[in-house]
Amino acid sequence: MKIATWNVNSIRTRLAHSLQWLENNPDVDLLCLQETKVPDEVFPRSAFEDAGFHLHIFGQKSYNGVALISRSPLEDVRLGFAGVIPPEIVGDLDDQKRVISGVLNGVRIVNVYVPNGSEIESEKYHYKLRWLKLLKVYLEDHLTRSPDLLICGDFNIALEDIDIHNPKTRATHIMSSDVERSALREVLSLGLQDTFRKFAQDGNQYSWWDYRSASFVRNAGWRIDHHYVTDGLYDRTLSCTIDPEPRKLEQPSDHTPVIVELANL
DNA sequence: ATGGCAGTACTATACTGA
Repeated sequence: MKIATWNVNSIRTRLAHSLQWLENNPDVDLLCLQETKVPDEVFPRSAFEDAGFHLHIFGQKSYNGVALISRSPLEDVRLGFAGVIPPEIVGDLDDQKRVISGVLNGVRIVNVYVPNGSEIESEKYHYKLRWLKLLKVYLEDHLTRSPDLLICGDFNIALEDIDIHNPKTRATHIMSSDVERSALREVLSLGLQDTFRKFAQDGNQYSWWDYRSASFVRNAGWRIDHHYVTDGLYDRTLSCTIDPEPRKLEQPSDHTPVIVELANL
């Protein structure tokens, strides 16, 4: 089973890229999208359904938005934190549409778009930290029902210096501060492991490149799009690869897809 | 140190991203 994650930075602008990528990658069973940037009623649903895909979307106007696009039906799809956690605990953390989840082949798959955080100590930064705290509660709830869990998406955090092209300023930079890293590690302490680092110990492999400063051609990137899995799935992980091809196209997303392959039972 | 590039909403420029 192959599961891909891709922040498309607007599904309407990247519709042709997304459809072409799915056509080029027929063995990908599930594509997890982030930053669809569209209300559900305007999502280009039929473009995917006409191509034979099953679709689950959780979006909003202008910002954020996540989607699950699969070749076979998903089970038990949950929208937002409130799909799992009581609303009084969720509070304002579902106002931004950033999490969607379903089950495929017995594996609970969680697709997240973690807040960017803007600047360290800003209001958005503290929202990011609160969001990550609730993410742990949300995952704990899933784990009581599903021992096999995969969480993927745009985490907006580079956990190690090797994940950044230039780590010199990383301590004061959003996405790489110690506090953000600790917040993500606290989530991962539930027993989640990075599938990419099961295979690749070298640097210079990134999933996002800034549109500015010719970052892509200089390979001045960050690895911020991840797949984390529970122990049993980690043993079943056959590969985790970054596909840089869509980033080379005209009018690309600033992120590129990352694909994990799990051995079937 | 600053801005750079892109998408959305809107229709000039602000907000957001990372």
